[in-house]
Amino acid sequence: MSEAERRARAERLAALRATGADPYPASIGAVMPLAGVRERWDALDAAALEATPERVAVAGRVMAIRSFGKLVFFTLRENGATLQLSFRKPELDPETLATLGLVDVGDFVRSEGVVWRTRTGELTVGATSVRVIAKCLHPLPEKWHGLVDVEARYRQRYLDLLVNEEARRIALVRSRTVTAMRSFLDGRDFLEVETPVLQPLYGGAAARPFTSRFEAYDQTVYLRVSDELYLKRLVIGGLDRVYEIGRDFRNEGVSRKHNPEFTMMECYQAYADYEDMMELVQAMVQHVVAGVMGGTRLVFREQEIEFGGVWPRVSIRDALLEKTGVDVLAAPDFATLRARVLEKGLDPGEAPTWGQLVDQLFSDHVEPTLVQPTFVTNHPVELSPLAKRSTEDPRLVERFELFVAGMELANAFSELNDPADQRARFDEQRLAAAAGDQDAHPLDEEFLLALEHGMPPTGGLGLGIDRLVIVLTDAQHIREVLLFPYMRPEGA
RNA sequence: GGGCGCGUAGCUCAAUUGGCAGAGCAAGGGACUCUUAAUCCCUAGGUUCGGGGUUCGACUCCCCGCGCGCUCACCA
Repeated sequence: MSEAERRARAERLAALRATGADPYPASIGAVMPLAGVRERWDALDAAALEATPERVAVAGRVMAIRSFGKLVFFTLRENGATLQLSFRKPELDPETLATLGLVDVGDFVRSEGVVWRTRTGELTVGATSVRVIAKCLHPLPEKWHGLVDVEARYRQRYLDLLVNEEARRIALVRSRTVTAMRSFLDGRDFLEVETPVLQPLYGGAAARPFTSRFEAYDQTVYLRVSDELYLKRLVIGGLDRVYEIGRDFRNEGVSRKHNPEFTMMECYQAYADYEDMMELVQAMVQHVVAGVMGGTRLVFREQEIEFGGVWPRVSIRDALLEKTGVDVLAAPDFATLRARVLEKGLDPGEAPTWGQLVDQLFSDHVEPTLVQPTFVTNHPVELSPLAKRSTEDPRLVERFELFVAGMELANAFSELNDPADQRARFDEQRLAAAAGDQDAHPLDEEFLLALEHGMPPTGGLGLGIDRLVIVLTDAQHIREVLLFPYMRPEGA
């Protein structure tokens, strides 16, 4: 039983203390990283190591103990690297021998010894000392199967990271993805900024917010659903190229590609339009894929995805015409479009307006088919209240979405900078809200005041980091790429 | 929120129509100076998610609750 095992470990902890040792010391002295030990001695064979014996100090977590009576092996792990320790009991001093008997799998130890190679060729530190530098009071998950239980993996992610190599790999890819993205944007003279998470009014995306209470001011506040309206204020203020990487929060359902809090990269570039953002996002994702994965292609759910070259673009109208046979621009009002959809034997669903019906048709019939990187352009103005109207067709806007693996990865437009048009769009949103659209954008007078001071023509882009990492790691679920996905509390 | 499924030892999993809750790893004791899923012998380990019900008897069947998964809805 675990209680017995915990007690046994606690007793060994007490025994360690009884020897006068501190089982949780603050400082342990210099040690060489295990990867460094490997780097330095891996090329030498047993004879060469014996000819020039060198002492080294190492530290790490004990992942396995194999005892042969007078000879004991530890597998030590530190920062992703492993190294074997050996102890020849007859050669140890009494204190070291006593401490050795009090080490459990999971403990952190520090040892010193001479580097040698066993008969099986394993690089090993022949330890002559051992010191427990942090005690582990629980048994680790089983070494062969690892931790399988999904709930336990998320609730105790540290165990998942410890025993499941895949969890560690995803965490590394995610970190490197963000690093590569930063270096790309920094290289293009973008300035990294931070805007409020806690907002008196939310905006920038069609989404339901989380609400909270600011007690000191006795006011309702919202967790941001997007950074957009604040980043634009910075462009208005002359910070011509800005980006932010941060959490957005949307009070909506969860799915394998939706989590209530997720990480978004948004960037804005003055004197640019959506076509410039197309070039930017393509170069940025290619930079990330090359830097993190090496190369231009990867496999996602058994399909090869090629990130190299120039990505194709298709308008929403053309894509829908191809997949459904319906020309949405030739059906300019809701009733006509709905009739066409029914004629084709398709399900028009519950969509209440022309724009939302277009959106639904796209989600149902086009989105899942966009496996290779593809730009989809020219969205209905109704769905894009912050984007500049197309000069060719006032029903459409200068916007694109990037799809990969059937998922929207990025969204960009030529930003609407005409304050009169922006006010009109907010008014339309207000009507939509009155008609029951819970995701409509609220009117933001302060944002309009900023726009009235003049915003240069600007291209803006938002990219979902979690989704990009899903694609890069071939993850089955967005939770796999989040270190701590939301879990209901146990036994509530 | 709806539907379907799952919850057994610290971990990974068994348990026949409803009939004595088991194994491996981990743990405790012992043997072993080259293992790396070490091996061999012995031992211990359970509120079968929680509560209620049916029954001579419930891990198993029924009801309620909790948690998790899949899926639909909502939603970028």
